[in-house]
Amino acid sequence: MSSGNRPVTIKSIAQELGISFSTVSKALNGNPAIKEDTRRMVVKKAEELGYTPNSLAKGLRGNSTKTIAVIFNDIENPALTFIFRSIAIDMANFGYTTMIFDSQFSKARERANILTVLSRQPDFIILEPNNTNTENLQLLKGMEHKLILQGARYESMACHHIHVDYFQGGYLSACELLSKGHRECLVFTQPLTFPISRLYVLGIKKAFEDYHIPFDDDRIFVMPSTIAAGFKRMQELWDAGQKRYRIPFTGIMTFDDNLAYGVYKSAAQNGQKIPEDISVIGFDDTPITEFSAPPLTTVHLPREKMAESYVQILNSALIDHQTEIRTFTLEPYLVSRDSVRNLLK
Amino acid sequence: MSSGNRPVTIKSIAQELGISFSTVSKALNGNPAIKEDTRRMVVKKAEELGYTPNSLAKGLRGNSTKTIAVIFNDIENPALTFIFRSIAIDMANFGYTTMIFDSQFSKARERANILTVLSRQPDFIILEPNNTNTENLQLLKGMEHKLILQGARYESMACHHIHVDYFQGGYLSACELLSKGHRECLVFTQPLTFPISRLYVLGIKKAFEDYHIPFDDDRIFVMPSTIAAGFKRMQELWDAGQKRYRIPFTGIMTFDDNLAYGVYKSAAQNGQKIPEDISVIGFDDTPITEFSAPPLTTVHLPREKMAESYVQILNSALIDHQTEIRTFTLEPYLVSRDSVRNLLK
DNA sequence: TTGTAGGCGTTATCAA
DNA sequence: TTGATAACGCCTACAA
Repeated sequence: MSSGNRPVTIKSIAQELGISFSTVSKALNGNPAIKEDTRRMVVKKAEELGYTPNSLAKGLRGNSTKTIAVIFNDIENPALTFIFRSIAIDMANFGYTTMIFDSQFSKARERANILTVLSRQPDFIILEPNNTNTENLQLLKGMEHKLILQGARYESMACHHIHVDYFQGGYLSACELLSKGHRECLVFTQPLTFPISRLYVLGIKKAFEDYHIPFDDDRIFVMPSTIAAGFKRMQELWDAGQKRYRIPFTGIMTFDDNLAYGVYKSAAQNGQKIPEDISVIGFDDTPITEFSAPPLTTVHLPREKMAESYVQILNSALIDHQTEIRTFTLEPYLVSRDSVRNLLK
Repeated sequence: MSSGNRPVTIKSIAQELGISFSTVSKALNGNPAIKEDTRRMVVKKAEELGYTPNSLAKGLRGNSTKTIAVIFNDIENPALTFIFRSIAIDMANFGYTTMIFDSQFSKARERANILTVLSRQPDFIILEPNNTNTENLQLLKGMEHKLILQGARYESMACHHIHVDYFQGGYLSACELLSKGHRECLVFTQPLTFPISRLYVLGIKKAFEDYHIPFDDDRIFVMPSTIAAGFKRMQELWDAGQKRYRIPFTGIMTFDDNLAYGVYKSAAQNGQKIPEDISVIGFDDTPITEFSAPPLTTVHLPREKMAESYVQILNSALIDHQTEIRTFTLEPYLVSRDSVRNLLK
């Protein structure tokens, strides 16, 4: 036990044992130059004293801090939590500690996070950039071999990429509505400066183009990805006096399941039925999504594959010391449940 | 930019400038002894070179690593994610980095996590113990002033506590069923070695006692808190030939909303209706819970208050340097929705 | 106002 | 087989 006040170090162990601290260090690290008796004695004493090696000193001395830093925009997003957890649990098996940072979709906070991360000398950095502007990425120049970028592709960065085809996600969302006869559609999404939102919307526009249906930018509503935000926006759209929406529409695509539930909530409050009056498509496919009333049609974000890809990159780089730079492109797919009405029937 | 290969340190800045590195250090830290001109020159050069201070060295030297370590059992649990995020975001404002560890309800992994945490010399440790056995807690003896224990109370540890009254949570769950005429009830929970599960079950038993209804331990089913686990258990209970459950019951209490949805899923598969055939009460009150079909009756875990309590303790200790040891006791409450049938009507 | 020296806990190198 | 020493990057007395 660290009974006393002073922390137990190899020096204090050495002192107690009347030997040099470099011997203690070697003994503790299983250096074969140390006599077995000595090693046992040192290990015993270390346990007795409750010795814990100081990672800071180790990191300062050596070339590895056994640390992985993850910078996401919203760690409350269940998909991201899942991915983070997978990484953390897997890498913990190899003695790595995973630190997580939340940029909250703010460029300034992203910058601050990158600087903090840099100061902690991690062995690997995972970043979900929150802006199409790549200014913050410049801070990471020169460490591409230990950097994974998530979301969009950044051609300017020769680093690892875990790229989800959000364009395709948007395209699938829109096609689901268009193919069922919807023409007037709304989009609820995060600001388009957020690279993946941009791709999502681009995919939606492409679908409308393919269907030769006009799509106007004023149909895009930008907001944080929370139930509350989706709810609020819908309420603002609702004209309580006229008992109808200020803009005519039949379907809504949301770049997040939470936003979809905001729509659910508002619809319920205004006596609008889903999917009879309003069709909704979410994004992410949060596990509980299938239990909602009605079960939500949504785009499945391949979280398992994303997590696997991370683990693969991390393992091959950190454990197997491979130097290859890799890109994984993952495809989302539509999960058709009951929140979209077929207007053609 | 860290353009070159060698990392930029105060030494390299000093060298470039032809001054001593201690002057650089002082300049960068705003030491008033340094001439304004020098300071500006140093800061400029530091920016130019893309200098990032090395936290490891700082931590090794000083007495603070500006680090908070959190050890939870399942960071995918939305309530815990919420709490963690609140802590991380708040403390980031003061330059603190928050590390999170997942013990997965395993005593061995908890031990490993504590040791890792210790080696990283954090300024504060937050732990949700996963075993009534307090062996692992011994590792944290002597650092009670920088330790917050979450969940049950540990009388043996004179540290900060964020205590949720899970006993009351269990009691409320059971009363909801009992007051509506349910007599035969099942409990789905994590192993009772997990302190808060134990309290939860104790609360349930107390309610049955108060109602003078017998409650047998074989009604308690122990499992991980996932949708899949709840589903599996329910399926095992279902006798497909007889089209009924092997044990008669009308209500189920689950120590987690996920388990409740496992029950939903299985019920749907076997043609059982909620709440007509089976009544269900969850735990946590995950935000989307109100949108499920039927909306889930559940026990609200006061996540906001928990987060606030953490932030209060952390702020007063780390920022205001207060030494007082505090305990917050928070009360869960029942949120009555539509998953429990009133048998008395 | 600036520079020098020592030390935080480790590991690695070299000498004994 | 063990011990002394230097170095990792930083901060802080203390000296100049």
